[in-house]
Amino acid sequence: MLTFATDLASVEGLDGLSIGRLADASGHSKSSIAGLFQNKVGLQLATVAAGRDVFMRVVVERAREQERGLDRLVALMHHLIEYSRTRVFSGGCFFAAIASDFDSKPGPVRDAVREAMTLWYDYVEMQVGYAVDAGELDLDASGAAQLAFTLPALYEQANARSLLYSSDEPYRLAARGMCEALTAAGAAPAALELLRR
Amino acid sequence: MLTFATDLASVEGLDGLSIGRLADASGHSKSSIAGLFQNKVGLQLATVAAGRDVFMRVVVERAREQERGLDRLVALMHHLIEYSRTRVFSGGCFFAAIASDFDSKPGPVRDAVREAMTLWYDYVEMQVGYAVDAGELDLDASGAAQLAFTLPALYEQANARSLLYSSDEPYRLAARGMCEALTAAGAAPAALELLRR
DNA sequence: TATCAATACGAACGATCGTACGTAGACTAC
DNA sequence: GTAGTCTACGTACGATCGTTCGTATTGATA
Repeated sequence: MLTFATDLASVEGLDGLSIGRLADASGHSKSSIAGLFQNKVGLQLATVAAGRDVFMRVVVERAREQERGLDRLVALMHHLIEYSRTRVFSGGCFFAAIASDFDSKPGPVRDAVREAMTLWYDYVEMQVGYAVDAGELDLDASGAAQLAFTLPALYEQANARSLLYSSDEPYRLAARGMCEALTAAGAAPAALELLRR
Repeated sequence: MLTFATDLASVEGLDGLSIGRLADASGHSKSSIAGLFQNKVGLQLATVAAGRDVFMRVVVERAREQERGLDRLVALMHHLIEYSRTRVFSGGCFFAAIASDFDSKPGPVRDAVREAMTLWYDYVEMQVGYAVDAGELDLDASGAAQLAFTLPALYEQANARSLLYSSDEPYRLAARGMCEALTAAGAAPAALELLRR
């Protein structure tokens, strides 16, 4: 059920996700869905949580198979790109689709989106920090924050351009940009193998 | 009239922009607006064109006051950031708001959005090329394309995070990231003054 | 077995959506 | 002066929106 919701939301946005359309897509009745989630906001919140779970499973947990530090950071970026490129959600990156939808509209849904994004951004920053602590990246605190800003920026740009142009090329540009940023931060070239193609 | 439309679209998205709401916001009647633009698609197309005009005036034309080359490229990025930071549209960057709205929905509106985005991305790439031709950046063709990908990536990430967190900090991160990318491409530090703060 | 909570359903509500019509006024062209 | 074009308006239509009822079915608990 929530699988349909997250997939629909990735295309239509979080408030383009209507109960009626979700009913048609999932084969259930409208009132059934409305009752299950209480109201539309409830559905939106559940959808955000479900999307976050998928993201965690497909991106974060897979990266955790690598050791903390540069290896995990690189794996994280690799799985991140693959998650968008393979269209785990048919509208591309789930969070890119819903963040731009609610970033200007205060309320509980925006709060949930913000919380999920914060969790993700903080996680990236933490992984950068681990790589710095392990001596695999040569950055001060400010430089680490900068890298933790740049990497998702490259990814989200790739996601956006790929959707707009139905092309894989942006992902290659993002991966190469990530390699450059990591190399500039002192990463060993051998550690970046997953991002080369 | 179209001022209301672009501003509304920057917040609600391009299909969250309803004729009824636009009627209320602009003080005109619903049927008046529907007649003027023929139908909703016409309104959306006109809104895209109007948003593009504002963007051209506020960002591109101001950067054209600088000489072709690195100076203009830096000015372009500076005015780009200022355009988002000062909320020329109350929903932040107009194109960021509408691109994520239609990137998965084929049709004339998507085509118009894509055309506008292509125009913009090509323009950035051209300015990078001018700076390379002038010997102010040391890049091959592939490196130039890479830089033309990275600069808007940093900008759009700043726009998104600023909207989500109501903070100016992301713009500083983007500006610094731009400086680093330009410096890595061989830009003279003195030319980046506009991007330092 | 009887009870209770949860789930799914059809039906209907007020509101808003996009659209289509007819009309009234303003302006230009002849 | 008259005809024609354009803009703005009110009204109404069918469709869809989110939401709320009452009800039937299910499954676990007492």
